Amino acid sequence: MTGSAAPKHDVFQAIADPTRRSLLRLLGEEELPVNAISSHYPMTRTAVSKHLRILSEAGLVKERKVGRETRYRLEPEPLRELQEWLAYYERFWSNKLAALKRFVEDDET
Amino acid sequence: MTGSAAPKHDVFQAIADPTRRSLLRLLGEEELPVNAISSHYPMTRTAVSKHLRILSEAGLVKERKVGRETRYRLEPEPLRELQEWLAYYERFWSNKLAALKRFVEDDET
DNA sequence: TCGATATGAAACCATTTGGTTCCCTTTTCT
DNA sequence: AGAAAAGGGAACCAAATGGTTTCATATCGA
Repeated sequence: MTGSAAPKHDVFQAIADPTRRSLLRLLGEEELPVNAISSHYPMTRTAVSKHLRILSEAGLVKERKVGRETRYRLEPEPLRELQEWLAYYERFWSNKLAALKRFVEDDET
Repeated sequence: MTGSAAPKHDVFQAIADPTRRSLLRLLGEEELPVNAISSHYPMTRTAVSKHLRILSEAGLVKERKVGRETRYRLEPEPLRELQEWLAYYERFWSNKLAALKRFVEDDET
């Protein structure tokens, strides 16, 4: 069935906000509960919580209840859509060789 | 001076709207005047024009006056910023080899 | 020159967005 | 048991967003 996702919020729209982009960075480092997250931001916990919900609806974070906390972590998969969208435009600025150069130079595994 | 860019609209925000993403696709194909562009959309010319302005402020399109027309074309350079932002997350879903495979398969030059 | 074409600018409007405060529920600690 | 901690929900608010209609301006063609 198609019932799995039906994301209410678009990934494009989700990352449009700088606070949410910052949240993704933060949650890429480690799973964190709401209070710990919101302590990084100059807004109320409620506001951060709403951003987290939007990210969650876009599938970009996953939440997990642990006792009285709700812990959030990055879920990068939906960013593939962005990558695919972007891939279309790569031909406009990069010939493949230049891109490959970047690619290899950036490899540290 | 810092006067060169100072983009009023963010590239992230600019691409958040589906109409604007569609416009970028269209203008990647060919340079077009406003009327020709707006004929593709179910909204008024003025609305399309405003989207074009937002794209322009984000540096994603360039305009050129030709007689009484204003012709727009894609300016993909600012999308690099998006690509760089996204690069950070690639490590989460792709090992470099898988990415390279995609990369090479997609190469048709 | 005069009408039609192409576009921008301004005023306006409804909805969405990003934020707040206040309150409720659940869980933990002593 | 009772207080404190953690977080969600609801009501509210100002500003931004995406659209409209109307008007003004510049250019083109006959």
